[in-house]
Amino acid sequence: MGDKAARPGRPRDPRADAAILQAARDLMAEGGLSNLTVEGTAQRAGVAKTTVYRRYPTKLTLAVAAVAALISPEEPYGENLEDVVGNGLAQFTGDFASSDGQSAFLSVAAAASGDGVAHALFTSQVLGPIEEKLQRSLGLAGASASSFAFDVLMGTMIHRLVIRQLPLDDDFEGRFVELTRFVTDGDAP
Amino acid sequence: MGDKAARPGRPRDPRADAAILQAARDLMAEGGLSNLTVEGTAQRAGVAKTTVYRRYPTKLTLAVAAVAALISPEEPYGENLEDVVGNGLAQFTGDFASSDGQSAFLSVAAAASGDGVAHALFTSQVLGPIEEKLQRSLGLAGASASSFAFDVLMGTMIHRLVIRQLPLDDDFEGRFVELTRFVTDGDAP
Amino acid sequence: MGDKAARPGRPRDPRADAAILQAARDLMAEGGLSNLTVEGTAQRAGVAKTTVYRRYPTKLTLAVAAVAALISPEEPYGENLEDVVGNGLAQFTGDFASSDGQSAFLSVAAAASGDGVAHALFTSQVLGPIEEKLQRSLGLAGASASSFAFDVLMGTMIHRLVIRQLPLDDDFEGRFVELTRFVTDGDAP
Amino acid sequence: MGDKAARPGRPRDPRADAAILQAARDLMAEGGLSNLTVEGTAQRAGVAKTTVYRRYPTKLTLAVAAVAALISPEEPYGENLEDVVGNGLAQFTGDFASSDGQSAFLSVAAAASGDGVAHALFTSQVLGPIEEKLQRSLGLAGASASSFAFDVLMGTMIHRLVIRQLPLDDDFEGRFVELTRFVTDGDAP
DNA sequence: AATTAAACGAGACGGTACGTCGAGTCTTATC
DNA sequence: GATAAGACTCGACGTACCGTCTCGTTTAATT
Repeated sequence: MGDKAARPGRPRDPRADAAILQAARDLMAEGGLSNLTVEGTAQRAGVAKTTVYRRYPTKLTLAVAAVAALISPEEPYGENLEDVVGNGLAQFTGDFASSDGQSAFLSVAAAASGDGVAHALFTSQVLGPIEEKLQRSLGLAGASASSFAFDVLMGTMIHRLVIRQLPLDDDFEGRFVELTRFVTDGDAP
Repeated sequence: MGDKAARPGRPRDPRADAAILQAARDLMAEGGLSNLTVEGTAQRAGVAKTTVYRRYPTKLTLAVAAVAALISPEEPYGENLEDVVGNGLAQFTGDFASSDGQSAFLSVAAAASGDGVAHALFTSQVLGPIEEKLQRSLGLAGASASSFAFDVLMGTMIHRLVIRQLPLDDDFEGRFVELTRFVTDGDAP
Repeated sequence: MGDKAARPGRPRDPRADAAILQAARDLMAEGGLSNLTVEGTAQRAGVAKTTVYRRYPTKLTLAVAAVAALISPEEPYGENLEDVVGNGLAQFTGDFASSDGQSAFLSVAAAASGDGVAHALFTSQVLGPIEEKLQRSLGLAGASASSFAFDVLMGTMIHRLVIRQLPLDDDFEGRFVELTRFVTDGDAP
Repeated sequence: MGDKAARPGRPRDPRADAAILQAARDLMAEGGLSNLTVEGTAQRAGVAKTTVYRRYPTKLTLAVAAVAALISPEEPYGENLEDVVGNGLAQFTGDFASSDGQSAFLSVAAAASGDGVAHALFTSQVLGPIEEKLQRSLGLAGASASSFAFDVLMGTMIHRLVIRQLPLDDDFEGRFVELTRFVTDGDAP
């Protein structure tokens, strides 16, 4: 029989789950990790602090969940590599390189890097989905990316768009397409 | 002419300058940004807190200086691209991807990304020197890197070694050499 | 009815209440207002600083409470006016005109005089109890004091014993008895 | 002969003397002792901090001088006791019981009470002149005040006007005249 | 005229405390 | 047992003054 073991006591309020995640996501989007506080999340979600801590034992785990929730669900689209890459860059920029510079992705990646549990969570809940999305995107153009290619493509975007905060212009996009072609084993001629 | 304008007032104690920077560098190396506190820096440097704040108006500016001081002064060396890249990767790993995962570079990059002043400082005092070092290294092998190449090479290292914290093995190194060759306009045959 | 409204949330620890007040009282007695620090109070009370600030939003409010706690609970006693006044003077001297000159009463009165909230607190928690005590004392000798008399008697003690720091001798005591007789509407012959 | 010993070196700038005292006086009048800072005084006087400290080795000594400078030079006047007392009360109120409550007199008296040197200074430079002024005033009405009377009259004013901050009304003034008559050995019938 | 001694402006320095913020834990009563 | 409410410990933040110190620069009186 399923896992609806009907644990004793009052069941968790699913509305709280949603409200907390939404609040955390919003705070993160507004001002990065430093703008995300457990207290603030609880207040904005209309929930007690305990209720947050029951779900996320640590600020960092909450932050990882919030970043994961920041990944836009829309798939890149397009038929040739140019379009696919263009759409992918645009979505990455929109999700993680907000104009005010406060990058949720980067600060959480940094914080998680010093905490084994959080790093594992970050890898599975943030990096994993991003890699899958990348894979599906490239698939549209008949290419596929190795683990190394993932490092190259993600790293380049991060360094350019988040760390250096330089704009996403045509020149960069063009070179990025070439880079993608080089690093993936596409069957394009 | 000459910039010895001899500003009025008691001059700053250069020993304090050095002690503060050293203390901050050490704290950073020991436990990352979260281990770096203004209070702790002052104490370890044997200096009053105000003396730190006079030089670094904010914890973040101190952190940027500390990261800049973390860049190892030794130049990569070697004659062919394989050696140069190998040494460069090793130095980057030693400087910024310490075994305990607490990456000073990444957390400071993240924190600085949300603060205009700090971001400018980070760019000039950390990214600048790294880029110059990279340039000199590649020069040994007769190559040179564009701004885009800098994004690609730095980003790849960061994503692989710091964000994903995967090890620096021969396979990665080999691919990285190829990547470098592709992205730089070297005159190697 | 009853004020056991049972406010939600964890109730305040009454031991902390007592420990804080005691610590503040002691620090005040040892070295006056300048020896009273919120930090020191917390430490001596074995309590976090925030726990102090939750009860006393400002150093000044803490100081007022400490001075109020300095008022000795013993009533003056005696049957004729000479004895009552003598005992009253002795108690005032013991409470507020300590030998080292650091008058907690005066410095808090001064500090509170520039802060509306603190002044109100000082009036109700320090001046009020002193006036009541004076009233009860005089009652023993069949006299009672007007508001003006309170000003005269308290003021004289303060100026002589605290501001000028002159000793409490027989001559002063004798004149003070006469003054009390003049300024109160006793029925003593 | 004379004390114009003409010490060697550059003589003190008398304009600095005046500017410092004036600045301190103003700061004191604006917000009491807590508004008086050596740094602020120096700045407002257009003078270096050293220049202040050369004259007043301690904030407290500066404060005493500032309070002394607050005593209005105008003599009370009048022919009968009512007028003399009325004018005296008005001047005391104007000098020391400013409407915003920050009593320079009281806070300095309090601070000086814990510091032997400052207390002596306060006695000679503040209390002395006030007592002399009182004496001259009463002399106009053919009365004279003992040391005890000084305690009574000053103390009453302080407690009423400064500590309790109650207003100076006709009732109080009337009673104060009677009190003065009682406590002085005037030759009025 | 050169020298000497102190005043002066400017600002660094060590120290101490302030009041605030946030993390994560604990304690109540209520649902 | 989940929840709301809020107290609690701990550690750090950035700020404000104090009183001391070290510079380089004036300004007299003395040699």
